[in-house]
Amino acid sequence: MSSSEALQPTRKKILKAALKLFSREGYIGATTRDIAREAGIAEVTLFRYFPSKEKLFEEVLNSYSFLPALKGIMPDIKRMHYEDALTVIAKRFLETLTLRKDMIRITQSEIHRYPQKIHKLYNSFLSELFTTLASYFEEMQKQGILKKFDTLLGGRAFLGMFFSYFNARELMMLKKYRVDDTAMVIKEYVKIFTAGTLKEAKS
Amino acid sequence: MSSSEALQPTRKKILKAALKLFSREGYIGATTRDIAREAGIAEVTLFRYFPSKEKLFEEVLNSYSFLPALKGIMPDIKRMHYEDALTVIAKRFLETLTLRKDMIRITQSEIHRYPQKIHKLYNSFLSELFTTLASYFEEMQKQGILKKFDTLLGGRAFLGMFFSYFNARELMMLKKYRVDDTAMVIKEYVKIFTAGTLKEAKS
DNA sequence: TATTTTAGTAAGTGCTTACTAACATACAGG
DNA sequence: CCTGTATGTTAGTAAGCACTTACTAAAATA
Repeated sequence: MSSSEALQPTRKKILKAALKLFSREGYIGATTRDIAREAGIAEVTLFRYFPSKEKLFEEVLNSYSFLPALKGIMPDIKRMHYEDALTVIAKRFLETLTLRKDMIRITQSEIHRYPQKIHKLYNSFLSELFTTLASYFEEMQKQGILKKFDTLLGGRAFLGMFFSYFNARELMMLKKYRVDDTAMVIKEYVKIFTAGTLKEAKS
Repeated sequence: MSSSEALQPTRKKILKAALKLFSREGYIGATTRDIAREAGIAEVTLFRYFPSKEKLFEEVLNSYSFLPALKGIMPDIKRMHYEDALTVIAKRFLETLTLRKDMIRITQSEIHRYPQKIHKLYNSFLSELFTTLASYFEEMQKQGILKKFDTLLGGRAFLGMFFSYFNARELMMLKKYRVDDTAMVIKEYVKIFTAGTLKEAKS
């Protein structure tokens, strides 16, 4: 168990509640009273831990930034077949997005409030993804498995398809998308992208 | 010139200013004072036209719903080569998104305020796109030009790539994306998708 | 046992907000 | 010149907001 959780349970509770309410109501819409109630503490206690609502918001951004999403699984992936590798990457990508759903909602709706800070978070998350994926594509190109294409844009196209799906499913809450659909979407999207980038046509 | 603009210039001014500020500041963040100032009228005049801020917001949603995006150009497209057709579709799609940028921002950040209303807007826009595109794919499949794939998911994958690009460029305001990049992104994405769905491999 | 830490309760401050009321002005048509 | 209509100006109200102060209770710690 992490030290911060063990040593500062109240602080953790406040941050968690703040993340939830900021993502649902926006910065202005989430009141300190509501955050305190959600955290199960008194409002004044919130101000003992965070000098202002503004600072609390900043700390939420800092505490819940993104995890490294793909780097960990890249070694395994290089030994897999291309289509399987893409499937694993897509799955992992969607899992990460779902985990950080609240955080992503904040970056989308509060972008005007803290542009620099949010850009930093967003960029550090995305650029790691894109470059990791691009270098994988490059290696596959060198091995003659993939055709020539702009690997960075290829990565963006691939992840973009899935981000839009995630956006529709989780952020816009379109109920059309059921849990079971995800597997089919991944399969279909990966199939198209595989055929679009593999050197030898599959069918 | 439309009758509503000629007959009710003040009302129009208020709606336009409200759209701008709601999209930039969110529903709570946009104050009636600011909206009035942006419209160049007195705050009290706003309440003469709209009984409450809530009603004004509803009318903004109703007034600025989406345009038909693709249907008009489908006849022309059917006579074009596949890759060129996709290019035109992508361009038109991005143009429409850009035109309705403010409205899309509202649907993304205020979705929890009017879930049903916003879903309706979103769905009426997207479902027309998806079905139109899917029926185009189906016809191309019947002609033996495209390979077999789920045409609805194919359309979602295709437009999803470009929505994510739009999202990064316009909504997240990533400055990396310059105006000139758009043409290249379209070209590269279309190339991948074309190769992924055409029956005969291109390279 | 004495002290410190961590939390709560209650009350209130000063500011901003959506919204209203009363009156003034400008202007068009008869 | 009179009158109706659309707007502006000014001054408000009631509520909600972030945040503070003062005091208390209990538990941990020394």
